[in-house]
Amino acid sequence: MVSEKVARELPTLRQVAAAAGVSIKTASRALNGEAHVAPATSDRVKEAASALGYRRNLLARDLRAHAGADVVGMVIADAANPFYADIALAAGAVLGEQGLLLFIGVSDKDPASEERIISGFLERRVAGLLVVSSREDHPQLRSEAERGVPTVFLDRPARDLAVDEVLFDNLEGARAAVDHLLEQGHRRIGVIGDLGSLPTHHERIAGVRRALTEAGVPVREDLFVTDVHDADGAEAAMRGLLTLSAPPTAVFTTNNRMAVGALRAVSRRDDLPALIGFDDFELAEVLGMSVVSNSPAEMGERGARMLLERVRGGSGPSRRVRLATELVVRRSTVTPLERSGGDDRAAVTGRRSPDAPRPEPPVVRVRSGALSPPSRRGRGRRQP
Amino acid sequence: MVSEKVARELPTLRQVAAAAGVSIKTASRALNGEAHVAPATSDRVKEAASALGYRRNLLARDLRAHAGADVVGMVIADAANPFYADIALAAGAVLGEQGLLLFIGVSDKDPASEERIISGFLERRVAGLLVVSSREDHPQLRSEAERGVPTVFLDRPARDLAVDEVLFDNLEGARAAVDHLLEQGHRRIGVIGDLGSLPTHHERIAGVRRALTEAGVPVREDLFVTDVHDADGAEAAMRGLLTLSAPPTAVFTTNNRMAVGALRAVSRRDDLPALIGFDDFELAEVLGMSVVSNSPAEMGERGARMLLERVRGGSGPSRRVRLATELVVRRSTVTPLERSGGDDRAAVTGRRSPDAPRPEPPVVRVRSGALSPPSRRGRGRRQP
DNA sequence: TTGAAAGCGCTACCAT
DNA sequence: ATGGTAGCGCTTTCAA
Repeated sequence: MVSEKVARELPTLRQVAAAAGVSIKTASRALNGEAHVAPATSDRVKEAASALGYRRNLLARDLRAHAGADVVGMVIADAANPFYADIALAAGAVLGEQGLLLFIGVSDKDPASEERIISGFLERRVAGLLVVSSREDHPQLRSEAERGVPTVFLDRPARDLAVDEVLFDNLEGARAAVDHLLEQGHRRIGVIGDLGSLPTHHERIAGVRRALTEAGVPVREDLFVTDVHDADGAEAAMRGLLTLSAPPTAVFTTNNRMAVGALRAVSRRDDLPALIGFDDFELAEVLGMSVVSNSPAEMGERGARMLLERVRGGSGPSRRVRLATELVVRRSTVTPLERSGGDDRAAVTGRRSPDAPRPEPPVVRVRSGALSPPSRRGRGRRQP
Repeated sequence: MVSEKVARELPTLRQVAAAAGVSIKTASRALNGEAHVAPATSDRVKEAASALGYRRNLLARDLRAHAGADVVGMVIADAANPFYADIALAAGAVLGEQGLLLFIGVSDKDPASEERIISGFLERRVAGLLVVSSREDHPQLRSEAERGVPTVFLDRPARDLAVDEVLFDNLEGARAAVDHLLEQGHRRIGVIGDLGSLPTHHERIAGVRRALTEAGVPVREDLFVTDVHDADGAEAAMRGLLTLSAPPTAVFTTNNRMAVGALRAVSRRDDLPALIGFDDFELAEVLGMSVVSNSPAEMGERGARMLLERVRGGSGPSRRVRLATELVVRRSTVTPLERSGGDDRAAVTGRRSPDAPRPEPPVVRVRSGALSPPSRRGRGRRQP
């Protein structure tokens, strides 16, 4: 009948000290492996601690030890997108090596949620922040960032903040994709893009425009569908494009969500336009989809390293890193012109009677900004 | 030349109070929206706070307010697997509605890392724990769980802990998959499975065995490849199976990682075995892959709700929930017998000249454990 | 090698 | 409606 809450109280250092018959300070020293403690005493304290089920209270420690916090907080927009998950994984690995813990909050693209998460981190005095922002402005971060809470923005720049950033070379990447389509002879090129408010989107669209303009090909705005929110929206957008009287002969999708939607729309159809996307994804190779490949793992790693420098006290002006992208050509953008006749449909899980396998290695070219070693290509999955 | 660290100190409540010309306690009340504060006073305090860039210190608050913590910690094994990401997203949504924040730590399948993350949460006195464990035992959690830190295990049971659990009906799901293969006339059925130490794996393999045994079909252990770690391993395993003198006519992959690997191995080959996997995945429909579908979103949601009850003080014995799975039949398991001739290869991104589209709606049957409403089917993506 | 006391920033309790 | 004081669990002086 005694409240079950009682059992929920964890023992304190004081209780451990009492049980071991030493002062609280000695217990503290023993448990933290500090010097100047007799081995026998230390053992006694440790035994008492584990007997009582002691677990140090980092709230108290960090409060007292000021700053402290061996935690880095990260906000990502969409956990179900492996792209962000890979960034987080790589960042966590780097941070973990340095003894820091990475805690991730998922905003699900909701600006209000992002703000709550960041506040939660800040109010708990994390050592630093890694953010993939879904917001256009960051008023709450202004004073913090200026005050010096180390912060690194990933994938999407913070227009209103002077913080370190790691971005992809979106413009060059998109331009490379469209250049490739142009080389294949396409002139009616469509685009399926996500929220127009995203800087990444802007840059990619700018790349498309530049490629077309420089090639002297008219920019067919009527074939650009933007402000698409997710894969479902992209699927609808693609269907829409296909019903036009003069549908595009090639479509560029601005990220992996858009690509998935577009793929769904063309699944099991035969009047396919050529397809190329920004962001490599796990099954792109299986599906034979050409992409502008980038390395989320590299982004996470670089971001974490930059953050570490700041956490360690590094100062100096904010930096912006642009990571190179790479064009990976697969079957989806091989035009009839280049094909030597015959059947080169993607046969994946559809079963059929025996037939000869068909080689056709992907063509790969490196493009865009420098600053990074020639990243991995092809399969497009992290390989640590 | 003054240390830049100085600027990093945030103002305290005391400073805000001083600036507003009130006592520290009044400032506290005003900032927390408590009663008994004159509106004018309250405004003055709030102004002072924002002018100084005040941000409350939750370390201090939670330390004092005891327990407290409006944070739930979650550990997942693999962020890049959308399956876990979906669980986390759904759990975060439920928790967020209730005013709790979800912080996620990624263990990357490393037991030591999992332990560090859980310790990190516990030492910061989180309100509860959601864990997808990569460990076989959980000594560090024994005393905590018994002491009453609310904990819910997801997807994988905690053999050594009496905690709430939300699991899939793995055995029935796997059995349904193999029953389906058997109905299609297959007798040489192979399996590609992940780490044998995982309870999920055991249960799924048990389901395979039961289906075969009940059908009086010999269990071909030589066609079972297990302890595969990732998609790359699965790819190799699949290649291995295909080079056998008498390769399996059908292969069951025990999770989405294994499925991806298997798909890579059979990509662009024509001598494909039938393929069915456990876990639906985003592009399964596009690829025409049959699967035993489950709902990670439902798992996350149920888990979060169970945790909430405990956090709110709910007691009682630990509960185990089994979520139903569903068989989704697509092209990859349609045998020649059933096909009405003609070409039904999966044409996805391979381009070719016009031809008639081919319908072929997925056949769907519900199977296995109850407890959940007939979940979504087909596309297999969350739709909140 | 060990201990006593002060205090981190906040809230709870009791005054006024 | 407002303020003082004690104290959360720990670490940091400074002594012993």
